[in-house]
This record gives sequence, structure tokens and C-alpha cells, in this order.
Amino acid sequence: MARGKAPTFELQRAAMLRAAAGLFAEKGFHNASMSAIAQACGVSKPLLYHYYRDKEHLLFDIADSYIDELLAIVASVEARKLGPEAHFSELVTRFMEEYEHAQDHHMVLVQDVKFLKEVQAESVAAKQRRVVAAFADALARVEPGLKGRKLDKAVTMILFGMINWTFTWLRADGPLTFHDMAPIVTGIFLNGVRGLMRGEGAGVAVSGAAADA
Amino acid sequence: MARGKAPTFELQRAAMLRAAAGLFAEKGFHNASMSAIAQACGVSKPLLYHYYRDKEHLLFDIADSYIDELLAIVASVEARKLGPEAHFSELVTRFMEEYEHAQDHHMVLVQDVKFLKEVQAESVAAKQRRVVAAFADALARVEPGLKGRKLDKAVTMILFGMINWTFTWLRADGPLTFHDMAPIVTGIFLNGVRGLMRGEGAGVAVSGAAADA
DNA sequence: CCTACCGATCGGTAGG
DNA sequence: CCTACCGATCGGTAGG
Repeated sequence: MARGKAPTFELQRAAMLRAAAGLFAEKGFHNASMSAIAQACGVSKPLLYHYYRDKEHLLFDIADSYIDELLAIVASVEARKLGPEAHFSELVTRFMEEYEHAQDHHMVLVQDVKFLKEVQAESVAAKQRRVVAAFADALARVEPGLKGRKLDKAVTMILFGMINWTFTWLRADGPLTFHDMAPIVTGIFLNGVRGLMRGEGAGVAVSGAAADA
Repeated sequence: MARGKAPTFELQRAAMLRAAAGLFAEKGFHNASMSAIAQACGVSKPLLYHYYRDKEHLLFDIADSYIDELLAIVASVEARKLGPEAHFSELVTRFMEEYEHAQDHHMVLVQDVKFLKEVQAESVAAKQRRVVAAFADALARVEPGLKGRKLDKAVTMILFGMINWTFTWLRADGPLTFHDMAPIVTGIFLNGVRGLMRGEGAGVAVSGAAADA
């Protein structure tokens, strides 16, 4: 990656990426100007363009590097060869910890990736599917019955909803931290899925919905 | 509201609001042009400005009318005086049904409301807090113990995560519908919260995290 | 004096 | 690595 480049090159790029992620997250991709990003990291606009071909290149690098980070977490958890339940809750915990210091990157991934062009968007989407698949597999090891009822995809996405939605409401200065959220999410989710599988659907015909799917 | 206005006035406005919601949802507020909105509903741009003072007025009306719709659902469910569990699951079901035909409005509310100016943003946020409070109250009636453990806020937002995240992945042409999601969400959530309260935290010290909060 | 409506173009700023 | 710019398109409004 940094082949033949000055050692400061990657540092400079990283600073620009951070500034861009912060502004994209706060103002949105189309409402954040390249001048503002340049200003935020104390360089001229032409210098910013020396490091990044165009605005979309910044966006792609933010999303791509962040999802690589998430895939690295998945790989490092898998390497530990934990039991099904420990593996699953470790995944959730490590993700929540990552989220804590990657809020800008995560918000960009969620809200701005749709502005990438087809090829780049698909490249990011493919990596996202690998992350989702890792969680779905971890879940299937804990609760194998879900697949037979065709609920595995929906239930995995419900889990992502629980953890990803935290970005919309959890404040850094609040009483709860991202770290605190991990056991709460894991607890509700695993107990909930077990209850669902036992058919305790709060008086609602859950199996009917699954059969329709 | 429609005092002295021609009967077509409100219809014309509604058509423009729908077109704007569709484009804001698809392209984002700052990437959707007033020209494109005008074109989408077959009127000239000046005519669009005759109905809506400016672009932000459109955004506010989309968000405000939609959240009024959600508050109306809350009121209509409360009017039925159901038991705690039926009330709660009816809330979730009615919201998921509303989401099914209000995807554009919901996406705008989630992703674009931050572009409103202070006064209008606060007006929308205040109504959103009333919706959240209604769910928190409904949950407290089902599971009173949450409040004592200061988990009520976090757990309510986890529920919103479960239902609101569906917008990012649920496809209209997929096997599952928004309607199918209601009993699955309710089942996982209520069983999960009960398990959490019984202390079945998947081997994790949940109560410890709550005590820190 | 109102609502409804158009062709043309304004001042200002985006990405590059 | 800067100042100085461009083609285009933005949100919003003029006259009629």
C-alpha cells in the first residue's frame, strides 16, 4: 500500500480521512464541501486533491477501510475458537467496542455509502454481506433451529438493528456507554430468540408468519 | 388549515409532498433538486414554490405530517384500553404496518431531519420524544422492573432499533413483509427482556453494567 | 385583489 | 503547494 511513499504520506492521508469522516457524518456527503474538509485538516483544497482523486474517493476509502476493520474483528474472534455462545457474545461485544471509537466512520457507512457509484458500492456491499454472514453463522451455531424456519436472515438483521441503532441515540456524555450495551443486547437477543423458538410469541402466531415467508 | 383554499389545493400539496419524500429518501435532501421534485409531480418549479416557501418547508412538512401520523396511531391504540401485553404488541404491529406504506417518509425522518434549522428540528424532536415515551410507558406496564434498573431508556431504544432498522434491509419483493416482522420483533423483544430481568444474561454480568449506569 | 401558473434568469457556490 | 479560476448546477425569484 505505502510502497515507495514517504512515511508522512499515509499519516497525511489518515488525517484527511478522519476530517472527511467527521464532516460527512455531521453534515452528510453532499452538504460537506471539499473546502471544508481541507480547512478542517489545515491544508489547501488542491493538496487534498493530491491525496484523493475526488470526493467519492474519500467516501470510498472511509467505508472500505472501516469495513475491513470490522472484518478483521470477525477474523480475530473466529481465531479464538470459542464455544457457540461465547463466540456470539464476543462478536457483539467487540463490535460495540469498535463502534465506540468509530462513530463517524459508521455513520458514513450507514448514511452515505449509497452515493458511491455502482462498482464501488457493490465492493463495499460485498464486504458488508461477509460481516452479516459471520453473524448469521455465529447465531446458527447458538440456535440451529432458526434456519429451518427461514427466520435466520430476519433475526440476524434484527440483531444488527439493535446494535446499529445505538448511533442515533447513545450520547458520549450519557450514563450508558457502548461497552455497557453489549451484555444488554446479547441478553435480550439470545433470551428472546430462545423464547421465540419455544413458541412464546407473546400470544401471536409467529410460526404462521414464518410459514408464509 | 384549508380555510378559503380551493379543494384542489390540498391535493396538489399532497402530491408534491409525496414526490419530495420519494426523492429525498432516494437521493438525500441535498442531492435532490427542487427542479427534480417539480418534474416528478409534473409542475413547474415556480408552481412548486407557490405551494412551499422553500426546500426546507417541504422537508419539515414531510417529517411533521409523518410524525403526527405516528402520534395518531399511539392515541388510537391507547384509546382501545388493552391489557399491558396486548397494548404493547398492538403498538409494534400498528407501527410496522404504518412503516410498510410510509417508507419514504420514514427514511426522510431518519436521515434528513438533521438538515432542519434549530426551531423546526426541535419541534420534530419534541414529537419524536412523545412517541418514544409512549413506547417506554407501554413497556413499563409489561415489565415494571426495568425502570428500577435504569434500563428503560436503553431497552426502549433497542426496540426502536429492531423495528426501524428494517428499512435498511427489508425489500418489498422479498419473502418477508413488514407485517410479518411484528410478531417476530415482539416475540424476541418481550421474551428477551424477561430473560434479561431474570438475570439470564448469557453468562454476562448484565446487572453490573446497569449498576454503572 | 385573489389564486394559479409560466419562461427566463437571478445571485451564489458546488466540485474540480 | 498556492492563488486563481472554470463549467455546471444549485435554490430561489424576477417580470408578465
